[in-house]
Amino acid sequence: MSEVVKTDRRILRTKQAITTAFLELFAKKDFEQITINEIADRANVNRGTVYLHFSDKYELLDKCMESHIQELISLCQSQDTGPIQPGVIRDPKPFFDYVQEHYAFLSALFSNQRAFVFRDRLLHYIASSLTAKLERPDRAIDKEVNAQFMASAFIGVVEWWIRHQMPHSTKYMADQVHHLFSHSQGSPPADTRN
Amino acid sequence: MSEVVKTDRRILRTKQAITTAFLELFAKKDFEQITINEIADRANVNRGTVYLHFSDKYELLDKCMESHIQELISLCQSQDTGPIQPGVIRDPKPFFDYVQEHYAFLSALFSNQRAFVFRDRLLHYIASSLTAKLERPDRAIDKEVNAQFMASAFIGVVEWWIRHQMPHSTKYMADQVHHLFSHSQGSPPADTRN
DNA sequence: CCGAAATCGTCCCATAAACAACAAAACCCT
DNA sequence: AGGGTTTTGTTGTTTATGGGACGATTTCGG
Repeated sequence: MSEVVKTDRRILRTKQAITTAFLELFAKKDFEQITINEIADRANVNRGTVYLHFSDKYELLDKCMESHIQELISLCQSQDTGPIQPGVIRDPKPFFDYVQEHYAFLSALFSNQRAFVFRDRLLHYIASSLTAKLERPDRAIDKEVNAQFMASAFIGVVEWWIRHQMPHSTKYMADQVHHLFSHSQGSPPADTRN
Repeated sequence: MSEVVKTDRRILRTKQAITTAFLELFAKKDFEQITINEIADRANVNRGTVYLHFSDKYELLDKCMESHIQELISLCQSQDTGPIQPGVIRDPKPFFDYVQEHYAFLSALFSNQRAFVFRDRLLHYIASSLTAKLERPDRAIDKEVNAQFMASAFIGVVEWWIRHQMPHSTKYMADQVHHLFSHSQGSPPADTRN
């Protein structure tokens, strides 16, 4: 049916080179200080070529965030089989592992104004995914509110972990999240209804 | 004077991609099993493009060895200042560090027939460099033989270290070499003259 | 041993990217 | 402020590479 036109390999390589170069720079210096010249130079790419794929460095950053978000989302989805246990994310360890692996970029991201985009997009996905899956026998508690509550909690923990330079192992964090989730699952904060 | 025509960036990137892809494959599977298809695929490069730069995988391997040899040689030369102490290589640690850094390739190389080229080229450089520098008050001992002796010893130790999966730290190895050299410096094997 | 599949080496043509030059902004430094 | 430098977008031309196809080996399974 829909013809899958596979993109030119040069495009893939070039995009990859530019992205990698940008990520390396982003991890080490302030975003605003980064110039297109620098990126092109490091990527071994002509400056014009950068403009061929990205309108400016802001879009470049957006694309990077987007790809990380997609990666994290598919990481969550890969576990979406069988009955849900203590949240959408049955085992949060792969999630933490991924964050740890891309720590350089993510920590830099969270010291940037634009991090909120990243945070919000991820939060939104997890929340809506939770809303669909959650089963609330308790009629007094709004399903969506609960989802938002849990999603925010999870993202909050991840963000804290990043901002504090990963003070614990991914295993430890995963266990913590697991415990926290299974405890709060049936008992959200008492005063939520006010 | 001589115009330095800097090569097209695409060439640099492509060569780099091909080389890296090859190195990764070489580190993980038998050289003879590696196909041009595989290399091109992994490098995200058209198969024809590989032939544009390398006549075959043998030349590709040669070029890789060559670059490592050049790197190691320049590593030695960077220390070539002042009077020689216990050999050409005053501090062998950088040498071991480099080997450790490229262990994946080098260990694969030494389980390959073609490793002898690498070994010989490096040995030859060190030996001839030693010959030029060595000062032998003892007329009974041939300068060149001595150089060969020391160079072989050094390369032999390095090779052993690689083949035994780097059982000691680079620091430890460097110290060992240092001690061995300063001891053997004036006293080569007793029966060399026969 | 044979036939299918994979790899090889080489070609042509289309095109992504390099290069160079440009004016306009943005950034400095004093 | 203001002159010199760097960065920015954008443009034309040239070139290296991609895609695809070719017959000739080579590899491999039955």
